[in-house]
Amino acid sequence: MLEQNQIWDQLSLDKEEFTPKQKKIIAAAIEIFAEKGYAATSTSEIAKKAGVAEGTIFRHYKTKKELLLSIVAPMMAKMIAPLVIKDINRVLDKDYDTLEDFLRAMIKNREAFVEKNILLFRILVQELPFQKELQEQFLEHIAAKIYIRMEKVVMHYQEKGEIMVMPSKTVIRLFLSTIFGHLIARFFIVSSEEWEDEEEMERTIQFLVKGLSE
Amino acid sequence: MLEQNQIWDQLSLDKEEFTPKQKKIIAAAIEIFAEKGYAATSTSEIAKKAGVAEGTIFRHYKTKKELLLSIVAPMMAKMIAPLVIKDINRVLDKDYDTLEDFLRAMIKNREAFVEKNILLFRILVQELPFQKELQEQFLEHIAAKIYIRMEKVVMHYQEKGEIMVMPSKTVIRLFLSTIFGHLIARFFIVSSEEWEDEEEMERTIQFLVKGLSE
Amino acid sequence: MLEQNQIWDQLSLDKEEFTPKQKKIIAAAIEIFAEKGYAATSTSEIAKKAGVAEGTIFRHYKTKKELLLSIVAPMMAKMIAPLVIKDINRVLDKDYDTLEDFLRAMIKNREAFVEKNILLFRILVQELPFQKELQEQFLEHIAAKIYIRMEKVVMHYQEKGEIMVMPSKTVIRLFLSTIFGHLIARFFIVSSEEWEDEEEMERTIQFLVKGLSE
Amino acid sequence: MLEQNQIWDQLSLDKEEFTPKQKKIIAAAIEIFAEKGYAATSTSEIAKKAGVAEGTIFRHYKTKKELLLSIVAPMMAKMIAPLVIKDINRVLDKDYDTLEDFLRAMIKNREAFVEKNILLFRILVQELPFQKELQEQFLEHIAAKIYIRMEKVVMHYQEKGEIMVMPSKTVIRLFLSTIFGHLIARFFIVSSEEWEDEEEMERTIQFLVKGLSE
DNA sequence: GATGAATGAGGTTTCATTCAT
DNA sequence: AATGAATGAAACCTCATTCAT
Repeated sequence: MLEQNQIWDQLSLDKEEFTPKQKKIIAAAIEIFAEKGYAATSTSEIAKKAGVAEGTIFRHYKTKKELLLSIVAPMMAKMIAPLVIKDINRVLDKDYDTLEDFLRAMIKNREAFVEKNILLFRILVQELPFQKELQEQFLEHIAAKIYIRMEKVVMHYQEKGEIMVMPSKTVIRLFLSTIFGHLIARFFIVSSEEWEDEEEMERTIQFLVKGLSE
Repeated sequence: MLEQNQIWDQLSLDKEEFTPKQKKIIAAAIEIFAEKGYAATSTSEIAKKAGVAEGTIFRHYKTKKELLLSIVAPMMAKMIAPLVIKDINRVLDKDYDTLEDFLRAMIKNREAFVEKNILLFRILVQELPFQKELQEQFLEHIAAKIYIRMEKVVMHYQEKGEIMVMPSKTVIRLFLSTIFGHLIARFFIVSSEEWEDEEEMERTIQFLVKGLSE
Repeated sequence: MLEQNQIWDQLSLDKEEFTPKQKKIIAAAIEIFAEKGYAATSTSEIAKKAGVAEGTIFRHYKTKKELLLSIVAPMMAKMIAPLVIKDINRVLDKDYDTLEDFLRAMIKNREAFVEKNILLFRILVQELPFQKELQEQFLEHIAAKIYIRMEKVVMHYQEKGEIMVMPSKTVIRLFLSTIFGHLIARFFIVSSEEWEDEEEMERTIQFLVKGLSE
Repeated sequence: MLEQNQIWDQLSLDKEEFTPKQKKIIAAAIEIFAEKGYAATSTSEIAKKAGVAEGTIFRHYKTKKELLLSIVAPMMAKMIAPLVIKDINRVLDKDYDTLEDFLRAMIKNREAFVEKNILLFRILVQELPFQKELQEQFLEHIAAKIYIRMEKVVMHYQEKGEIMVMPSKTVIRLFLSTIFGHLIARFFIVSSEEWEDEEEMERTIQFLVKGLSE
């Protein structure tokens, strides 16, 4: 079973809002959804794992889908947290002299986040293609915001001459697919014993810095 | 409905082996699996779309899962086709002078392949996390073979000084995630009107070449 | 929502006996039972409409059926009120010279009663076929009493030569179905704008008087 | 269990259209719906009584409500059969000299019909207040047609001086409530041993003839 | 090879009722 | 008196699969 404290802290949900049984339901649902996928998970299975009557699930969530969304939606909000810095320009000027420094901070931070939320991350990635509600939320609230913020960052480093002249859309795509590839290899493919974390991260950063340079 | 000829050609299945009803079943299954996912698709839905009685599906496939596998498995084989060249060394020596040429040929080829098989590609990517049988097949027959072949390629260009010294695993990871990111952006995210194919491909190639160079 | 005073007055229930929440429960139950029928009404729906917790209903009524009976039973008692006159013979001699006068008074009185209790009347009529308890109550306490009283009335007017010689059972049946038909047309079928109350009532009375006359 | 032949004949349904199991389902549903009401009847109960798996019901009817409607709707059509005579005027001229003859024929015919379909009649009467679909069908296809035909009949006998001058709506209402009252007393209230059929019918006819006369 | 009726296990959801607070 | 979380039985319905034709 999940160490539950983690979930509530990460999703910054007010722990008090949930009854103990509800917390068990959420924890159980996360584990099974991640393992089998939403459609292949039965509510009776969740109830059993949570040690709860099946009816109890439906006291708290009108439908099975509502349970899924209540779990995944807050996760999406948290994903863009590091980009919701109020004045990202100032941060860029002061905190990160070079693109390399910025990338290193970014990757470390997101890697830590995903590490603490692997299961939620899995569910999000796996269900995004099927759940219209998630897609809408993702496009409206997440993708748009990420894009606006990253465009600023890209232009900032293009002005400084660290990123070659190229449409920022393309830069963002190349950047995101490299990061995603890194995270997916790290958490879903390569077994953790084989993975040399520091070295791989440095190589990924070097690859990005060189690939994007003029 | 799919233009069906395509499927049989691409999967190099002997068209004669299938009854007309069976072909309709396969075509229908591909479309619905891709749209809703395997677990959320019912056999009755497939039967209806195929214009076939429910029982007919089970004449040809013992179970629903067998139907899925019979669709996805040949797809996996085809995916590695360009790497199953008998003597890849010779090809490298003669055909592609530079890494850039090799990458260009490779990406164009795979892009064409995925374009003709988007639906099958979707199903593969979406079901891989859930279907043990697919994972096994993928690891044993696909991933391993790809890895062996690509390692040769990587070492070949490392010797030529076009790729920096780095574990080939890492090179392959960086390479694949860039290509995958390219394909996913191309086929699943960016609307086809907005996508400037030639330019994006060139930028992706430049990014790879520079990122991997010494 | 019902104007609640009406209910308590009509049913001559001691208003003081009920807590405010209980009154809301009764009012809500009447409305929903009348609209959807007892079996298709859920206690949670009643609770929501009453603005009360689900448990509260079961503080006051052991079961859902007890709630129904507590609502409909007093209604039945009230229905026969005008016939529970202690010495109906005296009344007949003095108050109503002719059958016509008697019928007119009777119909006006019952029409007014039903008008003030349409919802309760609906529930009674709709549930009578299904609730054994109601049927028993109805047969023992209502039907029997009505019959005994009406038999006296019928014989009274037969002696006066205003009703033809015929078994009183048949007279009562013809009389009741005419009245019921009148009430049902008035309250359930014909829209109130189209209904010419005075005229229809007179025609119904004429029909009865003539139909029953020698 | 119902004698099944009756149902199919009465509803003039093509017996061949139904599988044996489906016929059992319909017969079982009719009995239980009539006894307990639609809402209080469970599909599992119907399945058990029909000797059929529960799933079988839903192969033939998408929902429980569809089962209900498929049973009651044809019944409504049959109810107005005797009025759907192509040229009702001719029939009136030739066949029935007096109102009394007409009424006698009519009542006997409908009594026979209801007798053969008591259960269906019960279901119809009991569910009409709750099922919007039934109400719509009833108003559009039944009530309107009945009204049009009966108006002709009423005017016919008014011209012959056998019915007093009065809005035909009112005549029809008085007529229908008397007939309904007769049928309900006959089939739902008075036990069959006590009911003197011929006599009661004659009295009802006399009552109507006199009540409606000038 | 093809059908489609039939199945029964299991799916999601509803519901009357209980009980600790 | 009132709450509302919790229950578990049962509701309606879906589904993969079987089988006689």
